[in-house]
Amino acid sequence: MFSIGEFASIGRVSVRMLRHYDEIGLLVPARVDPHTGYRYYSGGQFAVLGQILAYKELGLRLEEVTRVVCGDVDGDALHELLVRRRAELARQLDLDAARLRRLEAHLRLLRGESRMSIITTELKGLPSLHVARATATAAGFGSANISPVIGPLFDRLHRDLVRAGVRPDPLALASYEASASGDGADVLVEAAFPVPDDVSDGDGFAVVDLPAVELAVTTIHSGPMSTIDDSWRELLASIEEHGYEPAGVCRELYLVSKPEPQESWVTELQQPVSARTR
Amino acid sequence: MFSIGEFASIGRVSVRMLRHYDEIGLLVPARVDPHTGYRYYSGGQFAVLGQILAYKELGLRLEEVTRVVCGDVDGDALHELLVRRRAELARQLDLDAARLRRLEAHLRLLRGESRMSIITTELKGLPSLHVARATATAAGFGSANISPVIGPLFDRLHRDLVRAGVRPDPLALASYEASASGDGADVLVEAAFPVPDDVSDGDGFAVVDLPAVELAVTTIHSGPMSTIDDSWRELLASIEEHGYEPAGVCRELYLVSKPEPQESWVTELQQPVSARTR
DNA sequence: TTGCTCCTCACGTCACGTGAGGTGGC
DNA sequence: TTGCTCCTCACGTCACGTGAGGTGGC
Repeated sequence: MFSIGEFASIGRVSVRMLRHYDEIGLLVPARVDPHTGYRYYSGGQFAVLGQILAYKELGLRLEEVTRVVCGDVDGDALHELLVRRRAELARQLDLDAARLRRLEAHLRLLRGESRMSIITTELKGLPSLHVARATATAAGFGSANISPVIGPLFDRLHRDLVRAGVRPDPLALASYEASASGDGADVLVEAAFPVPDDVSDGDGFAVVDLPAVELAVTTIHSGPMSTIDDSWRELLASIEEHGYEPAGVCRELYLVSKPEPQESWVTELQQPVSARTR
Repeated sequence: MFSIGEFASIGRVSVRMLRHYDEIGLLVPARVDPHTGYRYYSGGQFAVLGQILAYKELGLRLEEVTRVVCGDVDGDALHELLVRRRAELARQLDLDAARLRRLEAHLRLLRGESRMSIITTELKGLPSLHVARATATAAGFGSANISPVIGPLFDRLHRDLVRAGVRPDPLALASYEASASGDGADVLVEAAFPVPDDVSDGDGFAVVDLPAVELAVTTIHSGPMSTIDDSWRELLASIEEHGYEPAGVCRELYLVSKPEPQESWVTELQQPVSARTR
């Protein structure tokens, strides 16, 4: 028989741990003095402690360890438990490896130039959206080409929606894509407003579901459209630096826009990406 | 101005998160209605939210994120924070990779034969010990060779200690090493008892500090010495299977022994190891 | 009598999720 | 009046660490 202090020191665990394991029924002392409440452990319990620590080290939760050690799971169930844990661990490893790569990319950027804005880039999924959409064509990328097209396009779309009795969302969405049809430089411009589910095509607009995007790099641009090209350039540089590549049509989500002056506009730039395969 | 619900849904976070961030001073709403307590966020706060999520994703704690986002840390301090975080992450990755390897080795063993005892093997460090020691030589490894030597050796050592006025620990330690001097098969056998720090060499024993071991694989053997060879074989197989190799003298720590009958003895087998370099 | 070991609460950790119970504007 | 959104507590999570305050045997 070992007192809790002896058992803990030989077993290289803390006394508190043993008390905790007693409390949750994972490792109950072989004998508890009914008068003093002192816990006494048998030599054979070192083997049980060893099992517990081994399973715990593999990352099982104590409740799972309890079931395994008490023999409540047979070989197959144990196998399944460990296979599940392996999958979890593998996923965790992948995520952490990606995190580490991003962290290192970030440190490289910190040591280099533009230190402030780049940090705000984020990696996330984008939900699908039910929108009313209108399209036009611009002569190229860049706000100089886009602005004269997208502004009137939004105004017209908004007017058409109101005329059709639709109350559009205050959010607005624009997307840009190199045109496949026209000559090389043309850009297909789309303006869209999220609308309720029951709205369908109308005069001057089509209603579509924009599909969700699994992975996109995004950043927030605060201020007028005249400086948004800089934000786009930073976003694309960040994508490059972090080991991704653009995979889909880029979008601008206007979080704060029309009634306000352009100085207080807030826009989220969204670029779908995939991991770079090289 | 955005209500908390709008801000949460556009920012793709939960309302509860925003309330929490308000509570800890990480992201305080631009305006709080003094009458209703309603929180309102400005468009500009999307950029702050983006920063927060980006740093959080790298694994910083919210308290650290708060300091960074509030501008309480300059570029150098931020750099240091991220470097520290990188070290943590790298360590975590190493540990998890090792865990995954052990998990897979364990699954291989589960699919194979001996399923029960092998699981109890554990990887841990061993502390240094202050012991009184006596030595002898056996004709080879295996309990058939060792038992006739180690038994009397312990008895004699115990007697010599008592005679010298030392009250030895109930624990006993044995170690075995192929002898460098005699002919090839000889084994150097050491018996030792932990003793108080102030004890020094005496008649029939030497007092030494056994050094700590950084990494060892251990297992618990319950029962008589006649079956301990099986446990050693399993332990060595497990070492092999898990990608380690023996690196040092193996030891047996007798947790329960002498006054009891051998059937209830409990022994920890300890084999120092290092990662296999192949 | 002084240490030593043991005991039982009970709070704190970290970043929220999840009700419970209630209120104000359309 | 019925929904809807918002509010403020407050408990639960996971595996213990860390006191606080007290007791029994050498």
